[in-house]
Amino acid sequence: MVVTRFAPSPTGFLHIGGARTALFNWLFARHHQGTFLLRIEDTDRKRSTDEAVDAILNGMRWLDLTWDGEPISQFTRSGRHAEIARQLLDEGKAYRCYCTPEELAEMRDAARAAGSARLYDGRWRDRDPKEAPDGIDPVIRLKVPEGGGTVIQDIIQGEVRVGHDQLDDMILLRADGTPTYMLAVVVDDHDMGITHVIRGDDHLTNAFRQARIYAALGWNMPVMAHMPLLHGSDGTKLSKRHGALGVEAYRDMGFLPEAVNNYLLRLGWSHGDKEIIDRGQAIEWFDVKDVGKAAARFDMDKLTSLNGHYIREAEDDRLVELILPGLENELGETVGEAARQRLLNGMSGLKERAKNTLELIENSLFYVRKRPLSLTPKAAKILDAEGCGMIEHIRPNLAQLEDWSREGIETAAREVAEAADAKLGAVAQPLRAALTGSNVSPGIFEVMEVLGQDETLGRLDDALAAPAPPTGAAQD
RNA sequence: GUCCCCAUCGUCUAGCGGCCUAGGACAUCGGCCUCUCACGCCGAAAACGGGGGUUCGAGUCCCCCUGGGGACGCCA
Repeated sequence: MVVTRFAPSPTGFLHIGGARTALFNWLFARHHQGTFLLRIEDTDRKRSTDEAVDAILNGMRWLDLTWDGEPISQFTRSGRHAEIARQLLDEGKAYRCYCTPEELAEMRDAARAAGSARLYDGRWRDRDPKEAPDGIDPVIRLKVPEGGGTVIQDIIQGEVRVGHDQLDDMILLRADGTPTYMLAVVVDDHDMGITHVIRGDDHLTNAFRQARIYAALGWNMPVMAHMPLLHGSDGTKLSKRHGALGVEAYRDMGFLPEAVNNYLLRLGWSHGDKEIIDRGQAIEWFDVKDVGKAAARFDMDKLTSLNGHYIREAEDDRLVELILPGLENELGETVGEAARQRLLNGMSGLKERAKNTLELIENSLFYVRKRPLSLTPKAAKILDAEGCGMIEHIRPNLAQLEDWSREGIETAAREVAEAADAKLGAVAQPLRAALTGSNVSPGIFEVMEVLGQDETLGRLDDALAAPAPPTGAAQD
């Protein structure tokens, strides 16, 4: 039985790196038909907020990373943590330390100057508690063995070892009686039955410290898997500048959750030459041991490309629902039933041209805008005397057209072009300008089919009624 | 500073001693398709950081250097 967990601290949104950690834990659990738990590491009361908890939960819901059971608040378990600390104290595996913050700072400076990794010198380790000064609340520290070292068998990092001279007697329980992260993680992972800890490799050195706590408690340590961190496009630590945004920011930028998941999965993990990997395949193929050891850089272009793919694959009605709020916001009014139907009918041509839903909204607007349309400068230029002449030419044919299908319309357009000894584009572009207000759109005969005969003729009349600029006059 | 980790095209990666004249994807640049823009298709350019070993043979194993990254809190 596999039990994994994602354990974010609620001090902000679910950033993209955290999302990847969550995804890997989720995939690993699902692959093994195991359990994926969520634990909120909210022991730092000063920095934890309910808003952050909501943001993280919503981010995971958006990515469809469903957790099993209720999220566990670490803070609510502090009694249990303290109990374990006292147990260690009673067993002589931990001790009280009465150092003041100032003393600690001095020690730290001295250790740094001496090039030592051991920041605390263990001065209260074997000191008689009777010497305890008055008025100072002690912390509880773990006794880390003097000699030897600790070895971690990490399924990603391999065998990693560190000497005990690198570890100092870490604090388990703070002076105010609250547990430190180091203690809380170990106790919670144990109590929750976590079998595999999959997290960022910024925790690798913590694993050694935690190993000492497991050893002192006589507990089995879960299997460790420390995955490389995500880097920014410039190779430095991921910052807001290059993508360390909350996942909701990606949603707002028009990304689809399946694209984000697919992209995140391929960062540091691969399955041969596969690039497009759906949920089912991901679950089937994923294994933490295949995660690479090198840090990966975040690349917005590749995410965008993947997003374009998933938009093209998405169901039309889903996309309509997705962009409706944005469209109405842009329009300043609700989209009526007829317009909505137009969107649905035009979606297949629309979605092929968008790499995010923001673009999709932008490109869909002409379908739902009310007459008369305003023209972009380029569209206005196309509708010069010559362009309008072409529209005047074709309008009667369209008005009489009985087969109002894209094929029927195209045939009519070709006939007009041929009669005028012009290329099809000479007809199509003015139509496009008049019907969409732009020089770029889906295939214009498809657009006309979707718009319907009445709307099409109406929009053409609007264009003819507007004062046409002299040929070649308008600039873009 | 100390400890740990990493190192293939610009980026994500395949490669697990001979299948590598190093493959795929994104981005870039050509071309085709074409009513515009996309999509799609075809093609080009583009990498094993350096130096030593081991071996008949090294991108693949070992060492050193260099270059990145991470950790060193009564934060998590």
